[in-house]
Amino acid sequence: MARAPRPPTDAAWLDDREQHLWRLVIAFTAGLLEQLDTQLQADAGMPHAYYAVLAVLSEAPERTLRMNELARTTLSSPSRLSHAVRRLEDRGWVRRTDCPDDGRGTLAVLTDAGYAAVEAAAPGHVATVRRLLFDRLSAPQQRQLDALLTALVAPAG
Amino acid sequence: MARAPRPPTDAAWLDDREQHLWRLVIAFTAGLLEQLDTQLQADAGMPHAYYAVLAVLSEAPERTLRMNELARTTLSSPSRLSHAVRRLEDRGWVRRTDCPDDGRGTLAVLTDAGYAAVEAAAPGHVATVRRLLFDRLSAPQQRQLDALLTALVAPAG
DNA sequence: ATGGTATGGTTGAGCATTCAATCAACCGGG
DNA sequence: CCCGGTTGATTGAATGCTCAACCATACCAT
Repeated sequence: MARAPRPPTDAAWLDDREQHLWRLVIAFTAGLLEQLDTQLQADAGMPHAYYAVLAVLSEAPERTLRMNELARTTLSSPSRLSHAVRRLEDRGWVRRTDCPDDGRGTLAVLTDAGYAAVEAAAPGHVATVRRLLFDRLSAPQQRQLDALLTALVAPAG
Repeated sequence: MARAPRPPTDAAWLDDREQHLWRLVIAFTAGLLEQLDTQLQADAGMPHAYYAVLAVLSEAPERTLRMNELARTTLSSPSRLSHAVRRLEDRGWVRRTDCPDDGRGTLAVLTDAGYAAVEAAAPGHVATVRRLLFDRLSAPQQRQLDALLTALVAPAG
């Protein structure tokens, strides 16, 4: 092993290799979300968060989900989702209904127009996802990335 | 090789393994940026984008950089940076000066108060970065991730 | 020098998100 | 039964971001 000119890990700061990796991570994360938003905004007139709502609803039974569940699935805060659904309702893409099982609950239902909207937006979105992610990684690399991200998104431990 | 029940890659959609990886990517990217913002907002009263501006300035010669360069380094649009610097100026953390070399240019200078602010915010931020990234990956994993992200952030090709 | 174009930067409007406050309905134990 | 706490969802205010329009200066060719 190498001699140790400084403590094994100086927890207070990042060394050069860490610094480099961290900048990569930020560049990737910020760049990805930005390009996703830009493409969807340009081609479908909605941000990625809205697309996610429509996409999840389109695959749900009856194209219906409780706000609750919809927020969890789209990784959204309740407030954010509530605002989003209100605007999607304004566009006629989603409809709200009272939940029959639970008086507190609200169901979000994807309308036919909403389904058409997500269907129209999907190909361009998928093409972007391929361009930004899958076209750049071989199959083994994709497996590596899957393993790494699985470790990274695991709940705090 | 396996028999091929469908075309090698159906470019129009994502298969199950791709779908799974894609969801991981979104969960990681969105989650990371959100937790970064949350921690900095709670502990230092600023979003991550503002911290980045202060941090970059703090390492620049004379703690000074042209808006131009500062935008590139912080991966920000000119407009975003301009708004950000205006607000940082309001807090007394940054000062604007005309660029002597180029009549169009503007220099952003980190004030002493700004330096103190970033110095105070840094430890908590670094701790978060460790908690979210470095503490979760072994050294070989970190090298793997570095290689993968390098491929992913490369300019379109 | 002069007109045209490119570059650097700012601005205001509009939109999305967060945060805290709020309200209604459910659920458990007394 | 009902009371306290919890859960589901919404709202308005404040903040940060994007987009397009804009102005000023610099560069370049004629």
